Amino acid sequence: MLSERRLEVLRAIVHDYVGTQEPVGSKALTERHSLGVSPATVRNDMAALEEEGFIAQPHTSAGRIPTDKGYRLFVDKLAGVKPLSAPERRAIQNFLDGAVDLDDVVGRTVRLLAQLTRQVAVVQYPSLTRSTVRHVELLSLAPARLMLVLITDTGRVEQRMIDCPAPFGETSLADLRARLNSRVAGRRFTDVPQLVQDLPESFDKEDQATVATVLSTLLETLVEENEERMMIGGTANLTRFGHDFPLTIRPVLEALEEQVVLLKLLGEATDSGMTVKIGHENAHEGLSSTSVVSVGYGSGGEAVAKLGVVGPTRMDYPGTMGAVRAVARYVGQILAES
Amino acid sequence: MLSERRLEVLRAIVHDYVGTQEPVGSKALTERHSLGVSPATVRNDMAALEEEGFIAQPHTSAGRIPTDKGYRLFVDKLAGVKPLSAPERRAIQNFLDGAVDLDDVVGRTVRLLAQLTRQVAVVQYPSLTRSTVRHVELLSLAPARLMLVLITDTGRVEQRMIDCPAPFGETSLADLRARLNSRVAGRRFTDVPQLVQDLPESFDKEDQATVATVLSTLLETLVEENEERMMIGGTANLTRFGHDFPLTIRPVLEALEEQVVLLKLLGEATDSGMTVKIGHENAHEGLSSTSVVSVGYGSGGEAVAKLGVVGPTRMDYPGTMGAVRAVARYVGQILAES
DNA sequence: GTTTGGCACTCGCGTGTGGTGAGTGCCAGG
DNA sequence: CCTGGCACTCACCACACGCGAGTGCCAAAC
Repeated sequence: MLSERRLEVLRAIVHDYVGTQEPVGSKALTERHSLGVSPATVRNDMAALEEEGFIAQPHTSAGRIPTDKGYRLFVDKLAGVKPLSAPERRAIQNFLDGAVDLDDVVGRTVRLLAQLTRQVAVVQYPSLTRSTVRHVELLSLAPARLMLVLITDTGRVEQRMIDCPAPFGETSLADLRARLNSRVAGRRFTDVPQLVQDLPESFDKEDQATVATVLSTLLETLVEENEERMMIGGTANLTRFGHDFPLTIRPVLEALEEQVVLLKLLGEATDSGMTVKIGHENAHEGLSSTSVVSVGYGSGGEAVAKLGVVGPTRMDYPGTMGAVRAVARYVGQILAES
Repeated sequence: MLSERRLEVLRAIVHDYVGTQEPVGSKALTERHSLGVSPATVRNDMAALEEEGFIAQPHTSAGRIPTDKGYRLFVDKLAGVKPLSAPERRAIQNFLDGAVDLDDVVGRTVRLLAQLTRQVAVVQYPSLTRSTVRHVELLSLAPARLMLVLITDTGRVEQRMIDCPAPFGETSLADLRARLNSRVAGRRFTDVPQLVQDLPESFDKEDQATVATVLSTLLETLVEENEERMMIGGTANLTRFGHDFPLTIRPVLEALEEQVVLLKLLGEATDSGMTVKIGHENAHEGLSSTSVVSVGYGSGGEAVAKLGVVGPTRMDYPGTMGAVRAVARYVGQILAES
């Protein structure tokens, strides 16, 4: 197995490489870190680490850089989560407190994360599937045209147009609106289908078709793909990836624009706790030289969506993880308050 | 003044440079274009064009490239707007027809523009200021907590929470809702303030404070800054800017993330007709090596928002202008239908 | 007066060459 | 098992050199 000192050497290599972006050699290591051993010893350790696949050399007779596997060991065993400083925490709170609506919360969060980590930030809108219905509103726009407005406890509002199969009176509308709300208000989305199942039966025969249409639109909205909207920011930070980045930046930008990819990326994160995907661990190959740090956040104790950052594998993991975790917590608080 | 042939030389230079991204010399010009004169003559013309500031040489003894002033002359006098091919037009229509709601329309538009022009696309959401109120809805969420929902004729929905100074009964609520709608439904936003001015007076004294609160929230919503939301896409195309782009891409990405900058950018465009801002004509200095082609679009004959693309000054102006104009038209149609 | 061919000159770019130094692997001794 | 010594390996840098596309200018031709 790997001795204590070898792990320490790996930690030092990761630390220095993240800082300088240059392969780190045995001599430089002993100078910058007080390991208490000579360069020659470190060389032996490095050879062992390389043997096991934790580090590699870009070309013969150059320093070593960590491999994906090396980073993995680093975040799993060697690195903690670096808590933010008090001023940073205060800044987060102040900045997020200024938000006026959900769009604003998400927008501010994404900018905040990007600035804090100096990487690309991704924030998923609070998902509908986990949340509850606050209110359903039905408006008559024309005799045979309705608008359905769905308001969730996370502050999100979805609207849909409905073309009725038959004209629908104001009294029927008020009736439907009232019954609908009494049944579904405060309930979870997943429960809604059973709750409204028998609703059409209690209406006049001529209205049943319309009621059914309304209900099916409502159910559609609940599972609609655009429940998975998201916002990204800080793409300018991609330019810090490295000198060779023209080659790497393009597929990354492309991947970032494909929301589907990003959703899958975040989706893979386990519901609670932080997930770190390093390099090739990401399914999408455009992101094979990036790492993704993500975590769930939510208004209650429960996670309703995810947020995270995308950066080079050569990133400051403890700092990034600290920032991501802190932001997720504060966003959760903000959502709970509103 | 510039002779006909000299303009032709400028046109040829722009054409070749846009195609090859390399400085173009006199010999190459005469070979690729049938100008009917010798390289030496072209050299004289080039000297004249350079004298007037339309072209420049990156370094002594290299070919010429157009200056911002040269591009300006090119788009003003020499270039038409290249119409799209029939298949392209069909593709646009098919793609946009699939949209289900406003977010989707804007999202599809931005992707379409980015793909068509292979540049960065920017689409402003239909602005509230020009549009009319379709419906205002008031919902009671708690005894002293209301939700205001504003629906516009462009399909946009805005919602705001309102904390009432005093409890507000259901009957008063229904009353306010009805009166509000009868006054403002179908009216332009700019007209709303006068239309509701005297509304509080007609209510019971105890409700007047609440009514006033509701109205002020409504008016706020009408002028709210987030009426200026926008969406951008195709940032991956920035990598095509050139080999030297690490230097230029960063400020561009930064500028693109600052929505304020973009809004100003598009805002400068005249309401009708297409606007082309070339290089330093753009106020923001991060965009001094880019051009912006923008045009207004709208559901009726009237423009309610703008869309456009941002690309290198060295872009295919006729083609880009054609694509931008075509997309704007089809989006207008889609909005008019819904 | 405009156009043309000729000619000397400029200078960016790609290639090649040699020196430098950080880093390595191995080995023998502590 | 750690250490110091030593020969070896390359990536990188700087410099020099030749090539060639392109220019400006001028005198002759149209």
